Parts: sequence; C-alpha cells; structure tokens
Amino acid sequence: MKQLRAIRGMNDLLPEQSPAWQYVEATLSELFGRYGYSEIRTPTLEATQLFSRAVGEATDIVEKEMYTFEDKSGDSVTLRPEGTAGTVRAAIQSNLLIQPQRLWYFGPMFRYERPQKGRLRQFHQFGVEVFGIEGPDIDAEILIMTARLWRQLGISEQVTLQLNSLGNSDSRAAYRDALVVYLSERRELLDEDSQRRLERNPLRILDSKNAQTQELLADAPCLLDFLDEESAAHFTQLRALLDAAGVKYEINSKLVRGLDYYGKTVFEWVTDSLGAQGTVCAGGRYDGLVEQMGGKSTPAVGFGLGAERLVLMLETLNVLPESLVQQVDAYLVAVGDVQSAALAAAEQLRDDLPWLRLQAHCGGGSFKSQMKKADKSGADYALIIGEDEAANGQITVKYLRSDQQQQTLALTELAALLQG
RNA sequence: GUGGCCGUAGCUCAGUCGGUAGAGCACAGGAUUGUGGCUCCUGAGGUCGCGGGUUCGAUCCCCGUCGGCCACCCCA
Repeated sequence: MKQLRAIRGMNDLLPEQSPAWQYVEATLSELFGRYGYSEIRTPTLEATQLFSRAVGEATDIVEKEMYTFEDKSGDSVTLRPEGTAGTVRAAIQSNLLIQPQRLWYFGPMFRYERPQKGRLRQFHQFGVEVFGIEGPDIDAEILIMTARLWRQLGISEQVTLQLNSLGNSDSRAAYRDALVVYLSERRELLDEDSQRRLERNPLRILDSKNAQTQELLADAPCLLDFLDEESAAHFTQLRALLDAAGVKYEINSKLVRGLDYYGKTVFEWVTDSLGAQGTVCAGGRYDGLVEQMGGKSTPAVGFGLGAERLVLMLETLNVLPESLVQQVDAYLVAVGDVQSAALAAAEQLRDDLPWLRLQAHCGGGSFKSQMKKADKSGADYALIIGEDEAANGQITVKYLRSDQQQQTLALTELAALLQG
C-alpha cells in the first residue's frame, strides 16, 4: 500500500518543535492579556460569501487561493484564509459592538498557494482586532504592543516597521486613477504581472519586486499626496504618537495590502531573516468593513501575525530560551519486579511536588539501558527503585548534571530533598 | 499557475566512468554481578521516490510521474 502522506503544504508539528510553539503562544497570550485584550475563537469553516464580501472579490486570495467546497446540504463553505472576516462576523452576530472591543485570536488559516519558506497551505496566525475606536491612539497602541513583543522575544533589532496611509475610499480612488494614467502611458515598460494588475488591482503594482517597474514608479504620483484631510491628520497624529513612544518606523508610500478592506493606516513589520516572505506581522485600519458586513458603522484596526514565520525567525536567530530544551526534571528508573512500587512512588511524588516533571520508565530493560534513557531525557535526577529500595520503602537519587553524591533515602523524605 | 535545484539507511550525505551500495550521527547489545555521559567492540537498518524506456544487466543514462526545497506570484 502506498505510504500516506500529509497533504502538501500542511505540516505536522513534531514533538521537537512544540516547545517553541508553546513558548510563542504563551508569550503572546500573556502579552495580549497585559494590554486588556480578550481572546475570541471563531470557526475554521465559514460561509464562502463571508470571505468574498469581506476580503474582496477581485483579490488573489478569493480568486484562486481559497479552499472552497460544498457541504452535504449543498452550501458553499470555505476554510478561512484569514481571521478578520470571521471575527467581524462574530462581533456583529453576538452584538459585541455596542461598546469598544479589543480582541485577539490564534488559529489555523488556509490558502492554496505553492509552499515555500515561510509559506504553507495550512498556516497559523495570531490576530488582533479592535472595534469601536476611531482615533490614532489605538493604532499607536497596537503598534506599541507589537514593538514590546519583539523586545520580549529578543528580535527587535531584526524587525522594522513600515508605515503608510491609504486614505479614505475617495482619495484612494482618485490616486488609483492618477496612477493608472501615469502607468498606462508607460505600459510597455511594465513587467507582465504589473500589466495584468493595471486593470485588476493597480495599487498592487506599487509593491512589485521587479526592478524596472520600481524604477518607473520612482516618478509616479505619490499616494500620500492624495490623502484626504481627515486621513492626513490621522496619519500625522499617529506618527507623533509613535515618535513620543519611541517606536521607530519608516514611511513607505508604496506599502499597500492585498485585502480590499483596508483604509487609512496600514503597516507591516518586516525582516530580512526570513527569505522572500519577509512580513511577520501586518495590518491596518478597516473602518468600513463592519458596516459593509451588515453591522452598524464601526471603526476598526487590526493585524495578523504569522506564527510559522515568527517561530522560524526565533529559531534562525537562535533566541529561544535554553530552558525549552529540557522537558523533564526527573526520570524514574525501575529495575526488577518493582512495577507497582515504582508507579506508586511516581504518583506520590506528583502529589507532593506538583512542579516536578517526572517521567517514569516503562517497558523494562536493563539497568544500563534505563540509565541511558534517563540521561537522554535531559532530566536532572535519576530516581532509582530496585528490589532493595522497593523492599525497604526507599528510593535512590542520582544527580545526572552535577557531581553531588547519590543517596538512598526513605521515599517519604524525597520530596523534602528535591524541594530544597 | 510559472521557473530553478534536488530525491541513496531514522537524520546529514558519499558512491558506483552501468555489474543490485557505504560513512558519520542516531538506534540496539556488549566491555565482571544494580549506575548514564567519554572511549572501544558488535549489531540491526536501504524494493538507491515511483513507473516506463535503452541495455545481457540501471541506483547510475533517457522519458514520464510524484514528492521536497527555493524563487516568481501572493501574503502572515
């Protein structure tokens, strides 16, 4: 029979990797908690319409990257490609928007793309969405919060903030027209992809990686010159707040996003330590989305943060805490016919020392092989129960990582010894 | 969807100018009776991704296919 494999682009998280993920998840959820954000968990599967309406009919995500199929009743459903749409839907549905909400989430997202470094078909995102606050102070807060996150993880030197404002929909439309006029006159100089984008999604030409296209864009109209008054003021205030908070940023007037719902503030935290997929965290303001989705008009800001990319970065930069390697503190070695005594001793220890991560050997084997496993486990102590110990209600403690002399003592005294 | 590189032991890789394969690490056992790490010895482990073609004979050459990686694209 042919070997069954995981579906392309959908990776297993193996035991060796899970400590890093647990660390990241714990760090982030604690951080969000410290800023007063509440966790929300929404379904992985949603009505297809949710995404085509929220993300945008003409986006690549909706056009060719969604996992869409019919369920048994014939309804079109989609594995979520991003987290904002579902969060907005849930907030409207459960009347959360009668007051401001600061929310965060974590979970798998699905996009049918060709896998490469930092890009999978099932990937995981942390996200933050804030509803009901229109001022730039909240934009600043989420950026300050992410800046703290980088510091906490030890990667703030490797990550830079790119900032832009897309303006309101009118000013964006005016800019798009100007850009199309400028580029249409130079159409033959554009690369193939950008020529295609000229009709479908001209703003996306701005972040083309093609060198010649970028050269052409140097003299193109600038998005920031087209900003409406309110957006411009919002942007100016945001910059002042970031300056005051000591958050560094670069203005990148060519920064646009691939999802249609963004307006005003947009940003990306980028790094060059991840290869081509350099964006770890990105988001912006989407003041029109809630109303567009059938809720009452509600301003909103948020971002998504790629978990695989973040973990990859921490591994690459070697900034994961040393302590993650050690998974157990003690390893119980049981030789001879002592199974019940060993299991009872292990339970006793788990009662007395809740912090102790104790792995009890099972499956027999020679003394020597059990000691080898004790060593490999990374434990600090080998706790030994042989027939002598079992007969006398004793246990032997051997220190695997220090020169301290091993000792045999009454089982009842062990907790006190390890505690000290 | 497009392109480049790559598929040999659990892992990292070598190798055969075409005669069915090896190293290091890891794993298992041993080096005097209940003591790991270092060292030494021994062992197990591979339909050389899969299918076809050329050939007396293919892991090696050719074609196809599947898979992986990286980049474009896209985006977190």
